[in-house]
This record gives sequence, structure tokens and C-alpha cells, in this order.
Amino acid sequence: MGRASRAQAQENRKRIVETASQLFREQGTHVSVADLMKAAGLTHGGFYKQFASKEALIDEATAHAFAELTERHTAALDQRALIEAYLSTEHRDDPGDGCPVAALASDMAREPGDQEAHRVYAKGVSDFAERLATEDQDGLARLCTMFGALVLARATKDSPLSEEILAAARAALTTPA
Amino acid sequence: MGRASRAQAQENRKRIVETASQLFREQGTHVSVADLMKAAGLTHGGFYKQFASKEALIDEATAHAFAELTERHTAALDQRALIEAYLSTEHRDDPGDGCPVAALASDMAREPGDQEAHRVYAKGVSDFAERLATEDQDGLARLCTMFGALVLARATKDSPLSEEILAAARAALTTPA
DNA sequence: TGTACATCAGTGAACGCGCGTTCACTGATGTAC
DNA sequence: TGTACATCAGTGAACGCGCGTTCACTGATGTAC
Repeated sequence: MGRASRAQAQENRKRIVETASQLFREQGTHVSVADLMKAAGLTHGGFYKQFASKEALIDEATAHAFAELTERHTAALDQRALIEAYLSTEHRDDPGDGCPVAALASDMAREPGDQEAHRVYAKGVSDFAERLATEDQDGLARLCTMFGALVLARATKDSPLSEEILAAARAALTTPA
Repeated sequence: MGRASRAQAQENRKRIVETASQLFREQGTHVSVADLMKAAGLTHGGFYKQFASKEALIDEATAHAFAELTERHTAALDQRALIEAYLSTEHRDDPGDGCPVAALASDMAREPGDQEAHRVYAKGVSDFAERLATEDQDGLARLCTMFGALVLARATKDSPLSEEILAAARAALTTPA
């Protein structure tokens, strides 16, 4: 192979972070470095030329996923459309491209390290809640319902209950209080 | 050591299931067989005298956790008291003795096997929702809020946000609509 | 601008370790007489 | 009821495997003249 150019290396690094951001959301942060690198089209040995440790990548991939989320929220979309998209079957079935608050919740609860990732996560929750607040309903409470429905729908994916959960939450969040 | 009596063996088996039920909720189903057996006061080699595989234990431990939940729900406790207990700091900090719907959600979403465990899980969600329904609010939607708040509070445990989440959900669920 | 050499991104084998599972062994328990 | 023997719950070492991480090596890239 030989040495890659600086531009190429930078591109590779970016692709590793993007791949990790997606795979961590799909399968959790326990995805192996070897699988991650393979998915990015590289061999696993080179990982440590780019990152100090797997935990460093978790931090970066988490930050990347939340940056993407912020971008998506900044894009024009009214609250009702956001809720419909969030509680759709498509979002339930595609965690890799979906909400990091939902996809990374269990990893956040179980990995006590990753301080930077935790900070980013909490900030993301807070920002998301602000965007969900209505005149008479608390944003955090509404986020709990929306987030809870998505996570619960994923946990019961093979049961008819899964769609009922999404529908119930859609109704609760879009009916005028 | 030598052979244990039938009564002793049965007691050991029961202790393994109870220990697993707790540790799986605390740390996830990736807890190792060796750690599980050690926590139950045994060595890991004997595991396969009692269970066909780790997955079989996951099924049994899941069923056990849900049986316990049903027992707790059958006990006299009005809905408001149930909600207060569910959304307490104590429950947030003690997943091992807490709600299996919340503690096992990510394992259910990520392990496609364990069919029996998934069936038990979905049934547990359904029963729980029934218990939460009010005259004018859907039980599933209320469960999403309650469950979502607990899971989100655990994911943000080191942030002040965690308590705010619990408080917001308590308010949303106990204020008369 | 062209050449000589140092740099370093990526490779692939190897490290120690923990995983789920298997197995030969032990010796108290359970059973047959 | 007492004795002789078979059973089998639990032990601890070992299995193949995948993990995160390290390292000697390659050779195109970047740099100095």
C-alpha cells in the first residue's frame, strides 16, 4: 500500500468517525475496532495512527452524531412534522441514521467513563427538550414521551405492540391539550 | 466438594436465576457466565449442569424479573404512589431491583435471538400499560413518558438534568388533565 | 524543476486477556439389596 | 436398619475465538537541496 497522502488520511479519518457514529447507534459502542475499520474500508491495525483509543473514537463519534442532530433541527421543519418523523416506522427501523439520544441511551447509562461523550449527550437532551416545549407543556416531559416511545417500539419491534406504541405517542403529542 | 443434594442443587439453580435477573438489569445481558456464577457463590464450570446455554438463562432471568414486576403491581398501591416510586431517584439508581421494561430495553432491541424473552417482554409492556391507563389518557402513552423519563434519567445520571427529567415526568403524569 | 532521502498512513501478524462452552475428575448423595 | 455401589452437582483446567492494543514493516508522499 504505502503511505497515504495527507488529504487521503484526513478523508479516511473522517470516514471512520462517520462509520462509527452510525454503527455505534445501530449496535452500541461494543462494536469492535476491527469491524469498524472494515466497514470504513481499512484494516484494523491503522486505527491507532488516527485515534488514541477506542474511547477517544466514542467521544468523537458521539459528538458527530449530535452535531448532525443539531443540523437537522436547525433545518426548517415545524414541530408537528418533527414528531411525525421521529415516531415513524422508518426512524424506528434505522437507528444508525437516527436520533443519538435514543440510540446511545443505554451505552451512556452503562459506561461510566467517556466523560466528554456524557457531556455532549446531556447538552443534546437539553437542546432537544427546548425545541419540543409548547405553551402549556414542558419540553422535557414531551421529550420523555417521544424518546420513550421510540426506544420502547425498538425493544418490541417484532410484536404488533410496537406500532401501537408509536401511534399512542403520536396521538398524545399532537393532540392539542 | 462432592455432589450436592437435590434440595441444595435446586436452591443453587434458583439463586443463579435471581442473581442473573438482577445483574442483567444492572449491567446488561453481556455479563459473563463466570461473573454470574461467582456472584451466586459458585464456580463457572457447573453452569452447564443447570442450563443448556447462556441464552436459556437470559430467557429464565427475564421471565423471573417480569414475574416479580407483576407481583409488585398486584400488591396494593394506587397509581399515583406507583408513579412516584417509579420516577424516584432510588429507582433510577437501583436498576437491578427495578423495572425490567426499562432495564432490559436495549438488550431486547439489540439481541435478535431470545425469542422467549422477547415474548415475555412484550407481554410485560402490555400489562404495565393497562395498569397506567386513566379515564382520558392512553396507558401506552403514559408508559412511554414514565419509561422514557427513567431511561433518560439513567443516561444523564451525572448531570443535574437527570433530576429535572424525573420531576418533569412526575408533573406531567400526576397533574389532572 | 529534478533528485535523494526522511516521514508516516496503512498493513497484517502478534500480544495478553476474557468470553461461552467442554470435560475429566471428585466425593457426598441417593438407591438397591 | 446397614452396607455396597451408582449417580451426578460442583470443580477447575482447558478449548477456540474475538477483543483492544502494539509493532515491525512497506512504500508512496512530502521535503530539502
